[in-house]
Amino acid sequence: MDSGAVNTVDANARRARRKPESLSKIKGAARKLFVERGYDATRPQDIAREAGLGHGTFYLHYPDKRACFLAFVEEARQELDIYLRQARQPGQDLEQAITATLNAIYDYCDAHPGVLRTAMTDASVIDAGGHAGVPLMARWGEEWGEIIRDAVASGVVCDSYNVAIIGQAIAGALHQAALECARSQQCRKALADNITRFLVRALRPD
Amino acid sequence: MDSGAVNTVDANARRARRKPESLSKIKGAARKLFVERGYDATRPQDIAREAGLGHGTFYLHYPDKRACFLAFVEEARQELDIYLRQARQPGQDLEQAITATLNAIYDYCDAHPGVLRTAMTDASVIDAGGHAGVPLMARWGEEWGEIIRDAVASGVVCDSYNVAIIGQAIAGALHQAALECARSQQCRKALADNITRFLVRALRPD
Amino acid sequence: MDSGAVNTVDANARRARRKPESLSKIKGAARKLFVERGYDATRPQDIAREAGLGHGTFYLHYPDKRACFLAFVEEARQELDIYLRQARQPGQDLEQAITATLNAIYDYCDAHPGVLRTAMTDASVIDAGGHAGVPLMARWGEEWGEIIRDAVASGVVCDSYNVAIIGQAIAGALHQAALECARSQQCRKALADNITRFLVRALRPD
Amino acid sequence: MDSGAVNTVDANARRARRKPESLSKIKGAARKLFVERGYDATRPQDIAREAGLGHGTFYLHYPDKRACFLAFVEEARQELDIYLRQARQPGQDLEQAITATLNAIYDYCDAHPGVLRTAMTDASVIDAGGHAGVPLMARWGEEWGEIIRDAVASGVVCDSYNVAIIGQAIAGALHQAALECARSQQCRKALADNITRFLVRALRPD
DNA sequence: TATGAATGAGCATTCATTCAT
DNA sequence: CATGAATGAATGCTCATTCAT
Repeated sequence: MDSGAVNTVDANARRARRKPESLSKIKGAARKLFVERGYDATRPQDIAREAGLGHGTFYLHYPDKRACFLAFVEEARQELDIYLRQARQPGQDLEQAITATLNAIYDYCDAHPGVLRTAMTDASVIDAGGHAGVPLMARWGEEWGEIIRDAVASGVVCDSYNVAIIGQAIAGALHQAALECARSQQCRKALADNITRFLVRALRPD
Repeated sequence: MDSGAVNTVDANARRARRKPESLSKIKGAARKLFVERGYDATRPQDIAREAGLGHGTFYLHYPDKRACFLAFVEEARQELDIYLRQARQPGQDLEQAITATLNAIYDYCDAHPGVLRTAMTDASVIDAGGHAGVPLMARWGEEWGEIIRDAVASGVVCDSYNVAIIGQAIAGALHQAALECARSQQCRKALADNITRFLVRALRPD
Repeated sequence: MDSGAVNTVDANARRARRKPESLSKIKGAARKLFVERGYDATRPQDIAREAGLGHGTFYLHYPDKRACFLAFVEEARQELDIYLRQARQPGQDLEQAITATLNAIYDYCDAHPGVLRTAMTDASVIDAGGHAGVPLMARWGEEWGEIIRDAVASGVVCDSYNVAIIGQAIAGALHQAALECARSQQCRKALADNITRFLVRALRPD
Repeated sequence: MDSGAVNTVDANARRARRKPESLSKIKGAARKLFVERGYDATRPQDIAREAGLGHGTFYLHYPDKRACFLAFVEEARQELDIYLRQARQPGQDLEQAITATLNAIYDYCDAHPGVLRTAMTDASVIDAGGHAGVPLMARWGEEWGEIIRDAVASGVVCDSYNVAIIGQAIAGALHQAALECARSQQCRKALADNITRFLVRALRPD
């Protein structure tokens, strides 16, 4: 009787776990290959094989390749969000906030090399084909817009900007500068210093 | 006999002219289709047909599709360069220089809708697959870096920046802000005003 | 202990009953889906799900999809047989027999819309691929052959026919005329009248 | 000069011939395989290989497999039409007309074994998936309807039938009887005799 | 120089079936 | 007896590129 109950529990637990198990294998394999090879050069078949599973299993979890990639992008966005939220503390002045944000992004990039670049480079192309809503960069631009709006309300940022535009500009500046730093192997400290100073000067009141 | 000679002369003349002729037809068709449909959705066959030529003719002028696209990107870059060079006059102060540059870009975009976006969006993907040298954005970043370097030398820009980094940041800011303005149908004047003020404040000495 | 015994009895009873239970669920679901979607567009998985059972259960009752479809066809044939047997009474003259038979078929089609068409259309394809014995139409042709043979023996049908051939011809005439009536929404009475007259004239002695 | 003209003519002729050449190879191969294996078991790849051509060539001539099959069916219909038109001569009485028609069909079947069966069996399934208009059998039913209508007008067929219904019935009777004859290797003469007598009795006036 | 018929590697996706639980 | 996650062979189709003319 007891063993029966245990078996049942086990069975249920295993049953409940098995699907997520293969899902997470697929997820991990997809992430690895998308980052290594890019969207186009990664076939669903490769992902499944990398995960040690049959081709068909891929389609148990995603309706198509696109959906899998979009899920990968969304996951990356959420992971970065955690880094960002941890970095931004109440009471930071503008410079501190910018520095903390930059460091959060660079920490994430160190921890997950290539993920952000892949998510952003290919996502724009994927989205273009469809109608998938706001691209990743634009969303980050919007978030920066909100940060600036709050900072304006607190009086720590000059109030003469259209925050929507400036939010996008900041996101673009960060992105492109970071890309180039990666390309040219520049040190991250110089990057953070320069960008911080740049933004602080541009934004400070008066 | 005479008519034969004339025909031969004609034929030679035409032959000499024809290659450039068919090349420019191909170029124009490629540009049109790349902008309308994007890189992936445009087949060499489509380009040749749009140009009113046989499929094989495409490969008389370009070794492959990639090369054709890269040539399109390069052409766009050079066209924009002309606009930019005309805008930047000696004796401009920093604000004037920035405003003039922005206006040159927007003028180009008005004159050649979609070209810049296509050149930049798809180029990144094409490059990613290969190793095609410096992406378009990075090159613009470098050019901005040089502009800033000169401005620093003239004393109109504060000298505490790493110009390579800041050049990239400026290019990124411009790009992303412009993209978003296009997406949200914002007016170009607000965009130019905001970005100009932003950059002037960030860059002015002291 | 008692309750255990009772449970065991219950369980056995249920076990004995359950197989037929789940079989009839599968049968019903298969019939519904084959009629609605056709053979090719119906997956064993769909059938099991429609039956409220797991995918694997399907294969507890049928070795494969084909066998399931063939069972559906056979069931339809037997159901129609009941209608036909009830319609044919001893002492009918030829005209009465034909009319009664036609009405039985049309009653069956009204009671089970689509079943006959599905059974016959797809069965031919299934059979074609394999060697599954006599197709449905041919069996009906044989039955008509026997009816005619009996009628010849009774002297109500002219004896100069090869009954095997004429049986098939009758079955084909009925089938095709009925199909077209369904397609063109013709009334069933006109159909029955015309076919009956046609057959009676063709078959009557002298 | 002359030789030049000849060359041009040759070149044009060859150019004009080349496409049809591969098309007719594909057509022939498709016909062979559809008849031998049926629609489902025949892949475009098999057709191209059977024709001694690459896979892609198939899609130069047909947008998809379905279209190829439908073209095969249409071709068969037209071929049979020629046989039928040759068989039906003005001045035939009803019995002659029916016999001639039957013989035309059987001649066609002898000359092109399996073609009609394949065209009709699989066409119904293909059409079912789409909306491809009137199935082959129904069209023949209509044609028989017209033959009967004319015969009624000439007074050689009794005028109490709905010719649309009877036309379909005749087509069905012919088809099914012929199918069964093929299955049971019955001789064609018995078939023609029986069906002719059957139809003549059913249709003759009074 | 120009052509366009021919090519075939390559891809995303489906689905009947199995088997460990 | 029941389950449903896993499988992978198989399919229809595309498209960049070649080459005989």
